[in-house]
Amino acid sequence: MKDIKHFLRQNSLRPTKQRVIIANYLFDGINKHVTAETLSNELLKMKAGISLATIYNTLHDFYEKGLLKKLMINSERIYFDTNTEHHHHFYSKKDQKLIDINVDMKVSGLPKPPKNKKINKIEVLVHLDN
Amino acid sequence: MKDIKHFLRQNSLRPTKQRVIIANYLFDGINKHVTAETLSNELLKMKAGISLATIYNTLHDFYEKGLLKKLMINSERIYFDTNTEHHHHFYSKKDQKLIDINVDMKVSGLPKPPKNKKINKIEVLVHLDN
DNA sequence: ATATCAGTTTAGAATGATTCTAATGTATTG
DNA sequence: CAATACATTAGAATCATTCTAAACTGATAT
Ligand SMILES: [Mn+2]
Ligand SMILES: [Mn+2]
Ligand SMILES: [Zn+2]
Ligand SMILES: [Zn+2]
Repeated sequence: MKDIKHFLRQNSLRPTKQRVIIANYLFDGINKHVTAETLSNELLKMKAGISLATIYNTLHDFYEKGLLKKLMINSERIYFDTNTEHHHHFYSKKDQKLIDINVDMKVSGLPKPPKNKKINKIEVLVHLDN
Repeated sequence: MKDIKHFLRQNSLRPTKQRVIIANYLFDGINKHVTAETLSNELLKMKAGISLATIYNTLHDFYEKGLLKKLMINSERIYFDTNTEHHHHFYSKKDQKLIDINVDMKVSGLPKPPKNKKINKIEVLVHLDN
């Protein structure tokens, strides 16, 4: 991302110091899966003292602008995904790590949804053992 | 379930008053998806004053004996599933409801898992719109 | 049956991720 | 450089869940 400030403005987000630092980290071209905690740790490593409140605010602001996807995989924390395309995941509970599955997968044999309900999206989660 | 006490003993669980009531509700032949809260509400309806601590303890005891499956679908609560067979779900976020998909579904195009990792299980979650 | 003891229940405290509050700081615009 | 709307923050609050430790009960042995 060359011009993060421009990128934030394009998405109706004021380019504050904190948002610029977080956006630079998240949108560096390498897709990431972060939690508030892992992001906080990364920011501490780069000596950016950004409060947890701001980290939560920023993740949600980015999410609302469609810059992040939310993943509800684990009932003890929320993951945010910089890959906003529809895709699936490998998940290692042991490592608490997600890995993107970007290839086309097809699910066959799906029954009809219940009356008056429409399918929004199909999510495949492949649990890994070790 | 005719003899719940026997069933509990078979699973190395003492048939206490509370466990009998909860098992009778959960294993009545109709598969259910419960949270501690929904279960507590059902028990209140049948005038069984069982403490939340016991509800949590019992759900986890049953889970550890393999009588329940745990579903991590929503980051704000844990669902327990009386259907312990491998199966998939429709999920309505609006209704906070899960519906079993028992038919055989096949996922094709799955890539190889990362080095040194084995696939444990594949979970398909079909999100419904309304 | 009664005693004994391990296992169970429970109220209430603790935990931990997340959200809220309200005071202070800053980006934007004229 | 104001004025103002928006953003950051420390700390409190929330809420599902887990923990603690005291009282209770089912199972087993006398
Ligand atoms: Mn987190
Ligand atoms: Mn619950
Ligand atoms: Zn992803
Ligand atoms: Zn189910």
